[in-house]
Amino acid sequence: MEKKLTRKEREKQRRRFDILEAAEIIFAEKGFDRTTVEDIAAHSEFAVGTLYNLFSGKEQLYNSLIEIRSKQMSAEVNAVLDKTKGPLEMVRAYVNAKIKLFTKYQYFVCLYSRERLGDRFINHDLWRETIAPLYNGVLSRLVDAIRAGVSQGIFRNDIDPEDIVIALEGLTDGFVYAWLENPDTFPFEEKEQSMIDFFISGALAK
Amino acid sequence: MEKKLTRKEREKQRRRFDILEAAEIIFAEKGFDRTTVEDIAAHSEFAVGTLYNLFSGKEQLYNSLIEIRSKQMSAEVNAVLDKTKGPLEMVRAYVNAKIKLFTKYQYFVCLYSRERLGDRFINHDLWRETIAPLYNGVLSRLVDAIRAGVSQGIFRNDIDPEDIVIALEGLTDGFVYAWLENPDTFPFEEKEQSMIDFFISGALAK
DNA sequence: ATATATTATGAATTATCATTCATTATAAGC
DNA sequence: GCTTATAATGAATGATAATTCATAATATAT
Repeated sequence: MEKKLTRKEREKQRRRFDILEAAEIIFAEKGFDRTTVEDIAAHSEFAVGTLYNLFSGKEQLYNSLIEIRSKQMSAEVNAVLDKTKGPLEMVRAYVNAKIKLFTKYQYFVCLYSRERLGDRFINHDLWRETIAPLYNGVLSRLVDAIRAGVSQGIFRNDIDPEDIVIALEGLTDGFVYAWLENPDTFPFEEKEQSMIDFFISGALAK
Repeated sequence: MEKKLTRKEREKQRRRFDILEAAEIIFAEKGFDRTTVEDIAAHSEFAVGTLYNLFSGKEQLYNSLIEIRSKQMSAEVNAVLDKTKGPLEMVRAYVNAKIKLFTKYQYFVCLYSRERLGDRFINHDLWRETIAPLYNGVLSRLVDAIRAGVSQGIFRNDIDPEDIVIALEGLTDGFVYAWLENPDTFPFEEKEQSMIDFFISGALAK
């Protein structure tokens, strides 16, 4: 029950989408507050007024973007996780997918990382009701996997599985930040092995 | 050659400092752009005009704050690292100090984390010339320690020491983020052991 | 081809703030 | 206490940027 759109409607969606893509790049570069609607208009090659025909305002435009991308990314991660069999394999697949998806959605990752602590995220309905559940959904699959791995004797049992996931997420984000601060020179894609090795057995020599 | 200030000068410094402390809380809460000068004035119990007698503008006020706090924090971390003897001890001390200092300077940590990817940081002289060197100074002490540890056979030699430091920094920041997103309920101070255990030997069971 | 409906446009309007500065209050010197 | 210097004040100014809307352009229907 999706395809019930007229051609007009589809064209409208396409225009919307084009604007969101242009906006994404500017938001990633300058953040929400320093991005002007005129900026977005110029880059999407529409007039300001046209943006207001297609979105009810700057904030709503931004929210649409966040919502679409969050859904895309979480769907793609979940699809990857679905295919894994054991806990350790899931972690490996997660790290691999994170690198691939973050590279694919670089602009969104950048704007998200920039604003995740801001009140546009933390205090917003969209965040609480839509984005956070998606994100937590992924995280709790990881927690479950770690927990299962603990039962099976794969993962250590002296650290809370939730903490292990925080560590995994933080550790990988460390590389993400290093990359975002230096997108052109930091070889993010090559760090998969370092991340997994470190996750598996830490820093100490054997 | 410091104490050459008249009482007037000292009082001026004190007023400046009080304003910076009020500003810090608001900047941490709302970020630079959504913080108004009137906000800062109201919270510091001065009039707007008075802020402009003491600082040349909003940006300069913000920069003073960043500079002061960065110097304080890096001085305190360095003092801790100075006292350590072996590489592993340095890592332990670093994690411990990070928890203590981040708790002590919570507001600053919050505003810094919020804006570290913004262009106010990345493209600014203050950042490039003052803050980044301080931060990199600490990080390179850690890299040196890891490198020494590798020679001594303490740390593994199959991950680049720089990557190990990125992992350490990311891993600990993971807990910082979890805490900043939920300052009242996440028991950040209790996570020292998890962080260190994970750093030392990763997630796998022995 | 003409009339009608839909969509795009950007100049004008409005709102929000940073900054200034003429005025008032406070402190210092005599 | 009176005069002068120093500091504080907040209403007025100016700049920037979100939003609106009357008009122009384009598409659709007849």
